[in-house]
Amino acid sequence: MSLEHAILGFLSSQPLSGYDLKKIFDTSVSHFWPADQSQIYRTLGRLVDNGWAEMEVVNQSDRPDRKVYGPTPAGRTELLRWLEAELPLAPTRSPEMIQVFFASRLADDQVLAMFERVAAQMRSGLAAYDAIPQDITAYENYTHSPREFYFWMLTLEIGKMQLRANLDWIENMIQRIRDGEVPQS
Amino acid sequence: MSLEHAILGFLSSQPLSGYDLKKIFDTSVSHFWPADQSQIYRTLGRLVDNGWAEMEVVNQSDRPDRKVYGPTPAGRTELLRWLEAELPLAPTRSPEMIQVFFASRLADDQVLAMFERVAAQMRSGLAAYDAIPQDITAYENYTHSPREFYFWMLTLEIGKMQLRANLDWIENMIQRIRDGEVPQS
DNA sequence: GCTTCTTATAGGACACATCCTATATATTAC
DNA sequence: GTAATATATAGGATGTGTCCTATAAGAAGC
Repeated sequence: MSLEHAILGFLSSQPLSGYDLKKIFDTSVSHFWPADQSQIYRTLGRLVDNGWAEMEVVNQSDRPDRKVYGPTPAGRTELLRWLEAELPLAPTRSPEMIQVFFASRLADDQVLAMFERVAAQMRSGLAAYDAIPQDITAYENYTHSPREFYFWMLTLEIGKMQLRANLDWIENMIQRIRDGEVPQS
Repeated sequence: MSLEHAILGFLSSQPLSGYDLKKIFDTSVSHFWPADQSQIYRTLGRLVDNGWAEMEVVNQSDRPDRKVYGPTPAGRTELLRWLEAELPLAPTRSPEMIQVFFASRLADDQVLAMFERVAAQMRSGLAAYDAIPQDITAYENYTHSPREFYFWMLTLEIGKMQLRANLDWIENMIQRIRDGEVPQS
């Protein structure tokens, strides 16, 4: 399971609590693997059950106690195994593509509105990517080596490139509709 | 829910059974919305419960009886509403990106192997797209107008373009690793 | 004659993810 | 003073999708 291994990946750099992990997920991998807080805690429990992680309670006087997790040797081995494993390619589910598929039921101006709506979503997505700092100093709490940081930035790069490609395609489609290239019946 | 509306979309062209729908899904939208047989039957039941579809039993002498479904007026209205609706952008989950994110744990030759493995998967994916006939005569049982067919082919086009873009990016990455551009520590 | 395939429908069990809520304490804002 | 926010963990209910199995009968292969 991917979430298990993503968590193992983070734990392999430093010991972390569920609360820490939620913050880290939201600031790093959420664009290709969002994680629910509740699910993170449950998955941490499962990692311990599997023997892949161990937990230590850290007492705090002014705040609730933390449960800090770290990988066991078996967990580190499992992470490396998974990183090299061939993944059964995950089906991409895109409700927007269903809208495109059945767009023939709509009139051209409605189709145009649909594409422009999606294009606007994508443009704001691109803007969100551009707002992410690309400078290693902004991530000093989370990343521990230039190599780690390099692959992190790669995932941003590919995410941006995919969005860019889709947006280009949609803008091209909008032009095609305006040019009357779409059959009417 | 997307599957409900995809089924409604197909029913809006012609009355269909669950068995028909499974075959149609597998030959048309499965690359962006795969559907389990069991789930199709359950969803058809829900469509009837919602008042969006109605069912008619068609007796057959030599084979099991068919339950053929068609949209109600409310179902047609709902389909059009949904086609124009703004969708809460679905989170893209990509386990491969998790592998990239934590690739710093591997040595360069292992990272290279990982990327080449993914590239090979993508090339066979592209080949699969190319094997799909782009000719309307191949789909006469499923598609009913040039306009319908046009949007169908668009979904293939964008699927192919996305794969192509990802493959280009990965091939570029492979070169970067070979050129020693990736930090070692 | 036996097995397998095709047509046809459907439920049980399970996995994974999301949403909402509960609990507890300290700080900060108005 | 009161409300909201931050730190910290976790369970219940629900939604969505997958896997496996059951049922039933004719057709096709060996």
